[in-house]
Amino acid sequence: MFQSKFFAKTLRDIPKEAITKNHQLLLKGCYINQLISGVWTLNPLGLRVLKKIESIIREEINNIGGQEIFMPALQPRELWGRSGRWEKMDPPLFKFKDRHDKWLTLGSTHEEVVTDLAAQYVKSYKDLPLALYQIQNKFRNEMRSSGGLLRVREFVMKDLYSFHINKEDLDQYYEKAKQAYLEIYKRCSLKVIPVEASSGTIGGNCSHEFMVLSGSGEDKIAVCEKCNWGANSEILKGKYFCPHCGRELQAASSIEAGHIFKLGAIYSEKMGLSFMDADGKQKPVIMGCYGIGVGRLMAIIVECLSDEKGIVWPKSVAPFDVHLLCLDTKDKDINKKTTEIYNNLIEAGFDVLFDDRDESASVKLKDADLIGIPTRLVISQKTGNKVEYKERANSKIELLSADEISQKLKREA
RNA sequence: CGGGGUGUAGCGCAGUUGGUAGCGCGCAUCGUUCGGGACGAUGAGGCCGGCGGUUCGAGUCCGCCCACCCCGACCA
Repeated sequence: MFQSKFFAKTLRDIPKEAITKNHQLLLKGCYINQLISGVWTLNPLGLRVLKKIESIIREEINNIGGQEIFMPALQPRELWGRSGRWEKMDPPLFKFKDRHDKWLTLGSTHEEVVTDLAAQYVKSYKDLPLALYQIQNKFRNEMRSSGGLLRVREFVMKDLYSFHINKEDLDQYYEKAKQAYLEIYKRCSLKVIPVEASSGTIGGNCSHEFMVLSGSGEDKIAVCEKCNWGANSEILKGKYFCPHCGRELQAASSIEAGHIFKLGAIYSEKMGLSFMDADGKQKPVIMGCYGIGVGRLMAIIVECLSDEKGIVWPKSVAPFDVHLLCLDTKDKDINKKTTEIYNNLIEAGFDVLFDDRDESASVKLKDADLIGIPTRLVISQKTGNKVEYKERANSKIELLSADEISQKLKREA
């Protein structure tokens, strides 16, 4: 991608009301643009990162047998009436009428739709277990949106729903899902602490949140520094010592990066999802649900992995693999040489952002720091026949030949 | 929804006791520059968030509304 043509204009100044890092840097780097409070456009840079995160999630959920579907955001009142949540979840449900005077809602979660869907196909124990998921937009009429992309009213969420013949099978799958979640965070270079949590309006009797320690966090959790056990402060009720090793728990502010629930039979009973077991008896399907906010995950990565100059993306989610800077655009030889290297890299399958803009060297370097692409190649009159290689995460600079560069990039990838 | 704050050029901000609108950046053209957000010259760009009031006169004073941000309850 030629940066001179790329839809990304970085900002010199950002509004003083942007407090959190993700808000400041994503705005300054032109990753996102606000439409109204808590509702954002993802510009090309932002969308590229989101898609990278999505594909990591998709791989891990596919690995535990998840089958991807895509459910509607637009949903009828009748469905929510059956689960008893039409009133209970007001807010956060957005509600409105269609032209025939029928009440509709924009889905804030999909237990109702997916349970109703499963009920149409799942009839026998032979149909179970089953795991369905989607990556889709959720709408929540929050009291207040805040922290840039941390809490918004419309967002992309991966929601997985699992269906089982009994509690034991759910328990087993729940553990697998938990491990898949940990793998997702690991691949995003995030350190999370799974904590026991309250199930809130989703329901069920057991849930875990995946918390990332951060000053921008809204949640207070209590963690054991020794064995990494943690709990959300809302369920602690006076327990201040680790149940495993007895150490005193430390309070920490954190951001919720995911939440998984054992739902049991609460939805299947209300929505009529049952199956014929091997013993000839009709039984309710046992369910679990598992959610990750994809945009929030992007915001959390920025919160955790950035420095005073800008964002430092992990390679796994970066918008481009390589940022190629030509510092002497007007020098025809240099320009030609850079373009050749660009073409070779594209040929080799790398995603490259080529800064061919007619800007000063300083502007290009500052922008590169801000945007935060992991690998930077610089070519200028100063580098002569060589190419400067630098990783965003550290300050080490190497001068390499064009051949050495392509070898090195292939090794790193 | 309660409390606090902010709305003036694309972005960031000034604007005095009410007197007809400014700075920086960005944008356009030209020239000189080019390794850490270069410089000069010229130029374009405003219903001063909206409605109503006070006044000869309102960006400025008063009232109502709207939008956005921050703190609280809620959440991925």
